[in-house]
Amino acid sequence: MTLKKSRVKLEDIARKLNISIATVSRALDENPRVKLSTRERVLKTATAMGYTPNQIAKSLSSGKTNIIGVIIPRYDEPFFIEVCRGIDRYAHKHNYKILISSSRNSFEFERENLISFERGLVDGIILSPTHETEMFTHIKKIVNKGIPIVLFDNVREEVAGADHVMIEDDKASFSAVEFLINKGRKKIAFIGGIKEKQVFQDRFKGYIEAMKAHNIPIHEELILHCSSLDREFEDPEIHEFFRGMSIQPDAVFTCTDNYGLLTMKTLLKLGYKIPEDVSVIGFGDLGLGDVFVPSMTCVSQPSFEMGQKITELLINQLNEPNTMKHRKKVIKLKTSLVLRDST
Amino acid sequence: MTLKKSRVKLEDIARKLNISIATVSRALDENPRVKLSTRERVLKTATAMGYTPNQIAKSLSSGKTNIIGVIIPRYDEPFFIEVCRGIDRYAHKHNYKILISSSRNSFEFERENLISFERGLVDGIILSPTHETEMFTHIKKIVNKGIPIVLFDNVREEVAGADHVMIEDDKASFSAVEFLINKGRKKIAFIGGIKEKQVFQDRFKGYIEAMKAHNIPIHEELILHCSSLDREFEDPEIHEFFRGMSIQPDAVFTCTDNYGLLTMKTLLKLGYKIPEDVSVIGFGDLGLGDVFVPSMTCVSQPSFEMGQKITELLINQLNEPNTMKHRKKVIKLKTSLVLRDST
DNA sequence: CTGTTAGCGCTTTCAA
DNA sequence: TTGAAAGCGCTAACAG
Repeated sequence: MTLKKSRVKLEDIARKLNISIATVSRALDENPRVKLSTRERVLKTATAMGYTPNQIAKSLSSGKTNIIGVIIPRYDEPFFIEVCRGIDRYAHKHNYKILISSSRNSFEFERENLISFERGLVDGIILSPTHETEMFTHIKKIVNKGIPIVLFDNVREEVAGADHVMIEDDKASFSAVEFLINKGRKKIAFIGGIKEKQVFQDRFKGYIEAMKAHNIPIHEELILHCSSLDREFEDPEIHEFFRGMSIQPDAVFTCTDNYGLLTMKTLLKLGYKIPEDVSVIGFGDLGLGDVFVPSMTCVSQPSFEMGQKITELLINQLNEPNTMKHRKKVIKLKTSLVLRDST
Repeated sequence: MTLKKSRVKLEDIARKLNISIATVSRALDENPRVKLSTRERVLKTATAMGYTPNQIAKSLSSGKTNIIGVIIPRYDEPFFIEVCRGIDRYAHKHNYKILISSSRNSFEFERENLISFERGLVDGIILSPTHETEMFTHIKKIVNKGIPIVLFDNVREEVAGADHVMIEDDKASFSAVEFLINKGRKKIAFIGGIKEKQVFQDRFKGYIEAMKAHNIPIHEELILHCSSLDREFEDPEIHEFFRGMSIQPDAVFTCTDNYGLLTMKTLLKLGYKIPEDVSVIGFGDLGLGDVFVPSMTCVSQPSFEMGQKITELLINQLNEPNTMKHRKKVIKLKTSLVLRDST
């Protein structure tokens, strides 16, 4: 029995050609310091023998793996998928592969993943912290070790030395709410997510500020911070919220596409007409805007572009002549409002 | 300036403790052959010195990376995401990480990815071929090299030595159509995807067989094979299909959730009542069933479980005492029909 | 129980 | 333009 597959390696080529391993290595590398004729002989022989370079050996020797580690809170959220697509696209162009891990919304998994990425498998790390993440020591440790890292989305604390990319959440919701106000709406409800997430806090802030800026009274009764993380398509919380309301809202600003959709379903069920009686705005614009009838106006975030930007920053760090005193960059991406039938 | 970070390695610990590298290695491995007191000293020192094992060196030396490479046609299809979640869950339990690449529905990218996975970075491969994939030589090459691989979903040709996992597409659509027939529907339309995809062919086959089995006449006019791959939320093809129809269908069996949704939107727009005038069934049940009003009856495929099963097979291959004459396993998973308001 | 040593396959000085 | 040789950090066989 043959021991596994004994792959052909540089040595085999070298021996067959009666030259040194070093020369073969150089030839395969298109190194100009090797005679053209030699290079050609090597290339031909390598192909003929079915040579495949060993990535691991290369990495050990060169100190580079060309892999970027990505940690996201979950796989099945359209936002993260879009960001990952953007990351992958940019990374691929620059000859990096990506290794995605989910922290499953758990701080412990996040830490575990980070530790595993510290083991030299990846050249750099992209991380979107979970809502549970309150301590940033695990991240700082990475930074201190000099491992390039870029954070995105839900970043609560600024970590010195770590770039981070986010969207202008507060401005986005400010504009969206202002848009409703300018349409003459006054009893504007707010539906956000768990308060632990910085993004929801920021979106809430934008809502409040817009209302205040236009002197619209704020009713506690019209504000809901959903506690569910999961993107369910039935949410009793939202249903209860509207059913038990003594004020009739004439608009609802929601903090995710899904909340927007659930809101529309609930309101229709309660007899409201959209957009005649009430306008609804979603947040994200990740494909759900056109599913429903009426179609839903959404704050659109540039998720794919975000992924690309993140990766650009990371690759910059990777190429940087190890300036340990790397100045942290915080990038905020702009959003836009995509108008549809729900407003 | 310090040259990058000089990570502490086994040698450093060994020197500090005046013992050999091998002992340190064993101690860290919890190898019982090392004295307890030594092990403890090593562990303590390792922690104190901030030792982190080098995964790459480990892999080169051991010949294992504990990484599974996954190639899917695209990132942003709920089906693939669910499968990947299943893969990840199972892999994680068995101490493997997964490296996902998208072939972007292109045969060339698929090949490129496969070649890159041949370079020893991954211990095994999971692949869902694109619709463009007609030649399987690139896959056979992997098999011949003895690299463990499992195929899933869109497999047209049986590759000797490669397990593959799929769902019972034909049976699934047979049952779904039969369900409609038993409800008294007779003018049952079919909406499928591009014919290049084996899954769509199989689903079509099930439709035809069910109709024949019940002696229902088949009208060419009621059959559409969509040419769009993309999951758009407006599809002129489907709209045209129903608008130009001379027969009024009383049911529509569609081959994806999205086609189902588009069908419902179109039919409602054309004045049909669902389910009174016409029943609609989607395929996949990947979260869209409950979005719309009315909710959509769907064929439900066990995507997450599929991912787990796939990985189970792969890990079996990985652990197998290199039986080159590995008998190919073809696993077909059962589906079910989830009844909702559209039927 | 511990140490010595020979790799794993490739890159990269330094010499020739 | 090419070769010899020293690693990269770890594992594992063998010896003691």
